[in-house]
Amino acid sequence: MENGQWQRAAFDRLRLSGPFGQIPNPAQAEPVEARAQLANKTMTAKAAFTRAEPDARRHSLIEACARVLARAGAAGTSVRAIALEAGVSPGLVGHYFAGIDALVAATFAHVEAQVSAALDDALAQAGAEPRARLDAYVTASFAPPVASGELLATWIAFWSLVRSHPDIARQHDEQYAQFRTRLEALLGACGIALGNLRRAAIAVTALVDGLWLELSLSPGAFSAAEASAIARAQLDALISTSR
Amino acid sequence: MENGQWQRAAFDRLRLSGPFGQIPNPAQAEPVEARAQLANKTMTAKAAFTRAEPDARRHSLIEACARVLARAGAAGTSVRAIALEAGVSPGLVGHYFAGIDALVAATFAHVEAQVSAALDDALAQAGAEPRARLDAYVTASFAPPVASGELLATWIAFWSLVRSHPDIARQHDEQYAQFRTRLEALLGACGIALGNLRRAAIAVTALVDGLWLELSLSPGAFSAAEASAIARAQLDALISTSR
DNA sequence: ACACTTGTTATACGATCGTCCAATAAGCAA
DNA sequence: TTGCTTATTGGACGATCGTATAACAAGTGT
Repeated sequence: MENGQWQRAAFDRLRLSGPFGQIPNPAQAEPVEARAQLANKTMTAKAAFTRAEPDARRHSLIEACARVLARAGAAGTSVRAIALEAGVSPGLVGHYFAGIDALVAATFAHVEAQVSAALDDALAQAGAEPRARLDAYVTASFAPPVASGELLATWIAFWSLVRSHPDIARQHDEQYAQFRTRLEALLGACGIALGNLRRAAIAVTALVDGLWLELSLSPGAFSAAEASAIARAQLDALISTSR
Repeated sequence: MENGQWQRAAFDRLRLSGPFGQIPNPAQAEPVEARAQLANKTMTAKAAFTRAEPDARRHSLIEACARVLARAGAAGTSVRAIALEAGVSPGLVGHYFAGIDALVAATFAHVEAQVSAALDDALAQAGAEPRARLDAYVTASFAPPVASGELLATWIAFWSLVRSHPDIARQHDEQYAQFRTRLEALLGACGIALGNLRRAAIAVTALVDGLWLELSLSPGAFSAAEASAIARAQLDALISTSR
């Protein structure tokens, strides 16, 4: 879908935290070269043959995939674009991943882990009071780097694979369940009865997802502050009702 | 993305209501021929030259696009696949739409209108009591034909275009605003104060969207009945709180 | 019967797609 | 050093992509 024009948007990057020991990433070290190579081959730049720790290389491919998804969307994310972004030969992608779908799935897992970590960070800064922790957790979902149009592209690309790939569907179910379980713990600490925990967690997850989705999709509809106010109001109602 | 294997899934169809005066649709009249042509050209079937009312043809292309999206997902939705589904030559798509993105946008508008109609139907059957109408409206979002994995593909394909196409972003904003406005009317009838109307509508929309999304994405996580129970509980809280 | 408009077909075109594979370079063991 | 393993390159391959366009068929008005 959408061939040729590319449209290239802004050259913004999805720059979350950087775990793993930064291996030399040509696309970062010499972005000009990479861009010139993409625009047109006036400058024939050869990718340097640099051997990397398999884990690190794998990781750098995943990060490159995330950046391409953020910049060009699912339609513009190809093996070649990812390899170029990683400063690596196209063939290498096939060496580390069974196919591009597998790479997208791994990228989703990675981005999801980073989001998870961001939420945990917010939790750690929230202190010990249960309700404050709950608020911090949901509020963090509406602020960068969690809520952003760039991240949305990764989610959409992943969602589009769920229906046709049973193993990816399983991965989605697991990560959804994990998020909900964490939320159940936070809700339980706020005094919600065990019998109501499941429903409450589903409700909060759905509300947060819905707000996050709309916030990422059209940032003008309402603000992040409004979103977290709405979420807090729902939490108030939930806690006072299903205690 | 995902070339070659096709994976073809089940040959299920997204069959909502059928407005417009059903024009002869070869893909429906002779699905065998269409399928044989797709699988392999052992049977060289020529598309019949049948002139159609422009509006009807346009509409049949939109419906074909919706079916392909539902069956093959965004990745498998191409000009050729749509034309084959509509029983029409590939070139005809370009004659009615500026490009495939425009066709997807039109398809989304059409599907969204059908969903809207389904919700209005539920509203009409709900009688006059404001709260019953509100319940009917949100509950209908969790039952077929609104909540289904097939419809989800159309949404995902549309969402993936929002970021890069400003006019499509505008279309999304308009349809979101329209949904929210309708919800505000229903909420207002239930006695929610004018000052709280906006936030309440955003909250309900987000909750419904989140539940709908998860329900379509992994039907095993919770049931439609559970979803509407959750939504009703939130409505209870909302009405008693922000009256 | 004729010209004219226009919906429709069929194909060509260049680009890009994902995957595969032989050749090459780097590191490591001996 | 020599040999072996393996990460990496770069291009080939066939398929499919979206779009453009010339030829054709069906109406329509005259």
